[in-house]
Amino acid sequence: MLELLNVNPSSGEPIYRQLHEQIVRLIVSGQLAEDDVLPSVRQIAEALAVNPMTVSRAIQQLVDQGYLERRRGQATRVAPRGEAGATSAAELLTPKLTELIAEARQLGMTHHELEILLKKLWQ
Amino acid sequence: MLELLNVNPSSGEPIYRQLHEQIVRLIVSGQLAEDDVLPSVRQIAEALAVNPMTVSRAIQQLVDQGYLERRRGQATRVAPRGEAGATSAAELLTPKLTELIAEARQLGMTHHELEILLKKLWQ
Amino acid sequence: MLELLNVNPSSGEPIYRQLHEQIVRLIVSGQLAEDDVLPSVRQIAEALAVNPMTVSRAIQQLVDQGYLERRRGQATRVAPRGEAGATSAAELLTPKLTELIAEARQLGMTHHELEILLKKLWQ
Amino acid sequence: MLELLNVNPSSGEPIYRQLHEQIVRLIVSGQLAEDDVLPSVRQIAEALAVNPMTVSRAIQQLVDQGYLERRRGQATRVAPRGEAGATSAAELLTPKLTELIAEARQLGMTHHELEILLKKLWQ
DNA sequence: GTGGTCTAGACCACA
DNA sequence: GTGGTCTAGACCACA
Repeated sequence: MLELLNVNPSSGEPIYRQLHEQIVRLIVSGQLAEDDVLPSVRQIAEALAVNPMTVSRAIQQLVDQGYLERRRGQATRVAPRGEAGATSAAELLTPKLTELIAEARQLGMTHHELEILLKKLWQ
Repeated sequence: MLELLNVNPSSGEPIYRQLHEQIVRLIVSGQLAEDDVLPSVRQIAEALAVNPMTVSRAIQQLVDQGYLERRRGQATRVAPRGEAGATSAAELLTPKLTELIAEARQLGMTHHELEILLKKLWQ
Repeated sequence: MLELLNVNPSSGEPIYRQLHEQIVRLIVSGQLAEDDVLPSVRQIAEALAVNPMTVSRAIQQLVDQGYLERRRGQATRVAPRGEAGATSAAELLTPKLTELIAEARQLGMTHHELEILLKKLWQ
Repeated sequence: MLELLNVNPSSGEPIYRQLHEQIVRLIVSGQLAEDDVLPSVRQIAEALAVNPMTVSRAIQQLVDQGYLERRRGQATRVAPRGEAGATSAAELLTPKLTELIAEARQLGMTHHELEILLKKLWQ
């Protein structure tokens, strides 16, 4: 699972937030399933060459948001997500896409033009 | 023109960057045309209730990037953009859309699913 | 007796302390009487699916506090509690209730309001 | 407002959580009202003789939970709480009181006995 | 000035 | 072994 994580320390995006977003995507896409265990904070930190506290911060937020679950003395694992609570990929993408659409409109683009651009960039 | 600008101080996005992006969009969409003059830094700052230094920073960047032009003793105005140099709406949107596509893929979405979501959110 | 114990590994409360508190309550309420024997550490650990060291720690504390008694070669049993030494339910609850009262006061609640809430939650 | 905060570093309760709870109580009880500004992280840290990061952590959580609001470059302030979103003192106290009631019952106490104890401890 | 991020290093509770 | 807490200190973005 460590191979699925990677981090760019010189991006403007804080490392802890990069990690947070990546792990959310792994969970929402099902690459990390309910009850799968995560490597320990120290292992992740070593693999990514960042400070353990930075990793811990990302994971703490995921626990607070109900994505992960810590049981005492055991590895952190993916929390069960009731049907209701589960976030879909579309839901996760909605805020960013909504904003992008607002910008496209301010730029005077039509729905069709944006579709064309999407097709082109999707490759 | 001041009515076209607005700023959300509690958004995560820095205010100077919100301003910068908005003005770029006004220019690219043609709502601000070549030679149109901008209100003074002080006027903008007052209208938006933000720090003049913040406005100044946004405008300075726009000047550096060739969107705006200062002639001595005169108001800042929209710079002429040769056909070649002009940025299109599509070009402007490309970086954000590229990133969004990368995320959609990490989430396991198909091109078609993203198109559907786009259509739905466009309304 | 094992059926009376249960433990929540994802609660914030350490497992050994959950166990400790439960056993104390069983003794104070009389569900465990003087001279009743406890299952072995290993049996308890297996029944609750927790680490034997964790069980051991809880029991050791109870022995230290005089609730339990080990006689050599025999099972751990509930210690005799002289009338004087016996803890009452009210005594046991006092620290937590005192703290809760302090919080209620900081929140501006009156004695009457807290009584109402107590009645409601008691059902 | 700094006089209203105090912290016990040798309590078992983590400092950042002590601070978090205190500020919540100040908000719920109305001692801190909507739009009131908090002292800066550095000021609080100095007044309480703790590390600024510890203060920051408490405040960050309050922001995440919607109690506080940060606007860029300005002081942190109490967020507006829509009628719906506002937490009452009773709501805030409910989880702890519910647990205490469960314990009282396990101890064989009656509602009346608990009321008596409450009255006595309230003084 | 404000807050945000990150690191290194220490110490502790828990299982 | 695991994670949680705290500190000191550095550096940066923002207004």
